[in-house]
Order: sequence, then structure tokens, then C-alpha cells
Amino acid sequence: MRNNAVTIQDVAAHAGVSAMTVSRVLNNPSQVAPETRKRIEQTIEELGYFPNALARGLLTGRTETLGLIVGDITNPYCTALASGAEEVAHRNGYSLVLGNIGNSAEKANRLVETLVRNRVDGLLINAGPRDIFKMLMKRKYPVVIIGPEFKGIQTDFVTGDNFYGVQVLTQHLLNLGHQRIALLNGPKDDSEAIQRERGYLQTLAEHDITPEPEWIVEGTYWRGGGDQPSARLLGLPPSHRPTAIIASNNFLALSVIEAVRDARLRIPEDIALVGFDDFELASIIYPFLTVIAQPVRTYGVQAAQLLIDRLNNPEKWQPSRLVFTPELIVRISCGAKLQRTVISS
Amino acid sequence: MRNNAVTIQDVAAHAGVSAMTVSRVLNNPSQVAPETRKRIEQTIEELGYFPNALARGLLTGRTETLGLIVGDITNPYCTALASGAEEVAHRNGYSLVLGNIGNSAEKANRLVETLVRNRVDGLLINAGPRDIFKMLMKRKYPVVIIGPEFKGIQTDFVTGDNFYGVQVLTQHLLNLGHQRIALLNGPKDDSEAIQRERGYLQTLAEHDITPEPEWIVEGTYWRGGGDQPSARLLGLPPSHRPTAIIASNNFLALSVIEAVRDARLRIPEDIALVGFDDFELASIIYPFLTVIAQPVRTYGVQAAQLLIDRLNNPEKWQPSRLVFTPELIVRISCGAKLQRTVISS
DNA sequence: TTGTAAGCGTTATCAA
DNA sequence: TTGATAACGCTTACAA
Repeated sequence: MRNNAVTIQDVAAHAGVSAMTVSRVLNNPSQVAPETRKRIEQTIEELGYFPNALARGLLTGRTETLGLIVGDITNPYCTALASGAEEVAHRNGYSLVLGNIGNSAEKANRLVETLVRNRVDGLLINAGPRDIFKMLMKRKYPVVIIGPEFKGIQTDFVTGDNFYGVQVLTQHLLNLGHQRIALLNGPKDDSEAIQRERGYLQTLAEHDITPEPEWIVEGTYWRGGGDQPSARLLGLPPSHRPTAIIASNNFLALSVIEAVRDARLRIPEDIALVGFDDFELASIIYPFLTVIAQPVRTYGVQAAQLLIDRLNNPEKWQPSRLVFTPELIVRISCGAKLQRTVISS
Repeated sequence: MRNNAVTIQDVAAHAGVSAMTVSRVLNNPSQVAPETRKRIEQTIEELGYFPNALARGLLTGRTETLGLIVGDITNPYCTALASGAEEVAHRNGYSLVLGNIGNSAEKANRLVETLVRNRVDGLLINAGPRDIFKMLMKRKYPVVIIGPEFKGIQTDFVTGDNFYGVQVLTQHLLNLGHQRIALLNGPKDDSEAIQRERGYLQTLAEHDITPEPEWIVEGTYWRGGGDQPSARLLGLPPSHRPTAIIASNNFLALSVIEAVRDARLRIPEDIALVGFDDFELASIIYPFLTVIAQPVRTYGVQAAQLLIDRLNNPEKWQPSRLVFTPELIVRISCGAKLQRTVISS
């Protein structure tokens, strides 16, 4: 033992009672005589006793802990999620363990395994390879999936309406007169990316537009994950170059901004840019990016609530699916304001 | 038991060995005959056995888990810290549990208590009331404090040179010709805020400037925590109003930006603004804020390393103190570029 | 109102 | 190379 911490036995001995009575003070105080209770409470204070949650969890089978797995903790999307989930967890007496996948699937596996080994009561998952979910489902592990959607996985989902979102974005660009619209999307196997590509293609099709194949490029949702595809997009000969780009997440939009700068072009004058997921803080400094903003904090809140409800009433639980509608925030980068100015002058 | 998970006994029975042999496969594979090992490994896979970390931790007294406590997870400062710490923890086989205090001291106490109850092997703490540290020291809990400094607390510290930082900021404003410089500081009892006020006063004193008392105002480090003091600063009659403001953290700078906007003034033309802690992502969109940037990710990396070294060699451990020098990044909000333009024209 | 005994799932220790 | 036994710190079930 590295920690030779005070145990319930120590407290019991000091207070002249049995361990059981101390345990009662901790869990069912009303069952203990007031004087005994006082004495024990004092001893606990005096000795600085902190119950060992491992021992308790081993016995009860519950750890009062939830796990949240996100793709990249430095992404404001993920912190908003975490902040919402944490609030609900905390309010319900749960701790929230935050796991960060970073950019590796192997890490995702290790992370989930660690959380399962530590017997967290349930899992909120925002990112991870499909296999993980299958494994967790086989175990009937309580899981809420936030963001992506998987067919055939019986569990709770909290998602945004990606099809609608990209539709709004595309339509917005069309309204501004753009015809050559590119999509800088997430990974091909990501269910959200798939939805977004569908919405993009359909909206264009409704306007009888067929985008060039080079206009649909694939990046990752991590910082810098859109650098190369952005450069490729901007490197197209001016006759083929898109006049507008839809970025599939906030970090991808950042890549576009940097690439446009490197190409010595300007947003929105030369290239219009719109994207998914807001940078709230950045927009206070300078409200620049036109985005479809998702109520991400709400995702966290609702997902945690769903999970806790399930834990409280396992027999009543039924898999549910919460879909939220994202909201268009028009700022500078799409060129709308610019155009209005041009028109009015 | 809520989780009727597979146990080591189940694996042992299926493989026709004792639990002890399974345990050996898990922890000292070399001590087990290759064929037995193969068979057991297969059974583990087949049954989907995940060792119970609670049982193991109870026995070994180690959880292979570190706790990181931050003030506000939505602050990029904190995520940078977490990202650095997590990397090191992970690389050394530790999990990192992220705790978020939010804006309540009571929550900080509960959080630390939860982590101690769960017997995390050590704690990285970026924010919290002083009492907590005293309690942890009494327990000889391995703790690294990141950011604030406390006298008389025997533990590891990782900090930035706040005195130097504010000195650079103040000097920079003086060089730009400002004489009426305000300090929007953190809470009075925060050790970093104290250092910053000292550096500010001394630098001004060296230039024979005594700031008006109304120019030193107190906010909090949370989002919106500088709204009212900023408004107060800007509400001063123009003759008394500062021409430059130093914000003691990034969220305080945000408050200033909003207050200046509300007052229908401009940064930097009417009010110059500089601050502590960068918004890296925001600066890609628009490099606006002039700041003293701290190598925060490095704080996380170094702090985690310090903690893990201590855990690995408890007897060799000596409290150490790592101080990093922050770096001035000149952008728009201080007016330097503006001035240069004015001069050259 | 309080206490005793057993056991949660592991691993340390000693024995075979 | 493998196994039996005890113990980690706590709570459930039962008894006093």
C-alpha cells in the first residue's frame, strides 16, 4: 500500500464502535443514535477519514462515475460538451471522467478499456471507431452516443440535424450567388460527414448543379486536419477553383482561413467560407465566421441526463434518439454583409 | 452488483486453471508456461474479460490514475494544460481524470474529496482555495500546483513569471506613450493576481507614475467575470479614464472588449488593451489581442512529469519549483501597429 | 441501536 | 510452473 490512509476500522476503534456503525453514519445516519453519531462524525473529522471509493465500488458495483470520451479536448466543441455533461453529472452526484482520444484510434480503444476496467457506471461518447460501440453493446454497457449515428446499435443518441445544417449552409451560399461551392468534409467513414455530403449534393442537385469531383475533399476534425485539402482546393486553376467553401467543422474552417491567407487571397472577397460549429469566444473578439452552430452544451446536458435516467431506471429504459436543429449565424466570412454593402451603394 | 461482469474466476474456470495463473498472465506473463498462457489469453478474449481496476487498486494501493483540477474547462488555458498533462500521463500508463471547478469553492472541495476517495495516485491542481492544499499536505498527498504559489506548502510548483510578465506588458504600454494604465486584475487573494499588481505598480513607480486607485479593479478569471469592473473603468469621466488596460487573463480581456464595444469606443484607437494568456485559435481567425503568452501546454507536460517522477521515486523526491518566462506577442489591440503607421505617415 | 460474519475481485505470500 | 489462502476496505444480511 502506497497510501496508508485512515480506514473505517481506524475510525471505529478511535470512536469505540464497530466499523458497521461508522458505515451507517456515512450512509444511513438516521439509523445511528445522535450521540454516537456526533462522536463518530467528530472522529472522522479529526482523523481526516475519507472513505475508500474503490472498496465501496467493489462491493456495490457502482462507482458513481461517468465517462465522457471526446475527440479533441482543445476543440471548443468538446469543452462545451464536457461542460454541459459535467454540470448534470455533478448535480446528480456523479463524477465525470474526461477522456481525450486525440488523433489515434488505438488511444480510443485503450481509453474505453480503462474506463470499463474502472467500472464507470456509464459512458458518453462523442468519437471513436465503430468496433468500440459493438463491444460495449455486447456488454450492455450504458452508453449515450453524441454526434455520430450508427445503424443497428441499440443505445441512446444525441445528434444534430446534419442534413438540414448543410442544406442551410449550401442554400445560403447559393442565395449569395455562388455556383462553385466546395465541401471540405470530415473522414469518409464518419456518419456525420456522410450526412453532410448528402445534404450538400442534394441541395445542389435541386438547383441543377453538379459539383466538380475535386470540390469534395476529405480532412480530419483535428487541428490542422484540413491544411492539405484546403491547399489543394485553392491550388486549382482559377477557372476551376470554387468561389465558396463549406467546412465540416471548426478546425477545418481554420485550415481554410490559413490556406487562403497563404494563397494571398481574401475571405470573403475572393473565397466565401462557411462552416459547422462555432468559435464562440473568438466571435467576441471578431465576429467573422458564418456558421451553422449546434447547441453543443445542450448535447452534453441532455446526453448526461439520458444516461443518468437509464442508470436510475434500468428496467424502464428504452433507446431514444434526440435530434437538435442547428442554427445559422451569418457573419462576415460568407460575404453576405459585403454583398449587401455592394448592393446598397 | 449492477455489472455482472466476467471475473478472473470465470476466466480461470473456463481455462481450467486457478485465478492466480490468470492474474500472472495479466501481470507477469513470463512466469506462465507458454501453452497455458496462450489458452488463458484466448479465454480472456473469448469471454471479453476486463480486469476490475477497483479490486486491483484496493489491493495494490495504486490506481494508476492522476487527477487534474482546473478552474474552467471552457478556458483555452485549461484545455492546453489538460492536453499537455494528458499526453504525459498516458505515455506513462496513467489515466488522467479531469475535474472542473467552475465558479464555486464548494465545488472545488467536493471535487478534491471525490478524487481522494477514489485514491488517485496524485493530483495536479491549477485552481482552488488554500485550505485544500493544507489538507492535502497534511495527508502527504502527491500534489503539483500549477499557476498559483503558496508559501509554506511543501510541494512541487510549476508557474510562470507573473512579475516579469506584467512588467513587460506595462513597459510596452509606457513605450507606446500611455500614462494612464489600468489593471483589470483577478481576485485579491489570488497569488498570481498579487504578483501582477506588484509588477504593475513597480514598473509604473520606476517611471514616477502613481496610478489612480480606480484604475486597479478586481474581477474573476471566469467568463464574464470582468464585465462589471470593465464597465466601471470605462464609465469614468474622460478626464480620469485610463487610455490603456491590462487584463489579468484572457476572459478578463474578453470582458474589456465587450465593454468597450458597449461604450461605443474602439480598441486600440480609444483604449489600448493588453492581457495575460493567449487565445491561440482566435488569433488564427484574426490576430488581434496583444498578450503575454504563457507556455501553458508545457506547464501541463512538466507538472505531470514532476508528479510521475515523484510517484516512481517517492524516497528521492524533493519539492521543486519550475518557473517559466512568458512571451510578449504584439498584435493589434495595444495600438503598436497603429502608432507605427501614424509615425511613418 | 449496534455488532458479527461474509464476500466483492483482485494480488502477495507461501507452499507444492 | 502452478495453486491455496489471506487480505485490501467496505457494505449487505442477519443477529443481538
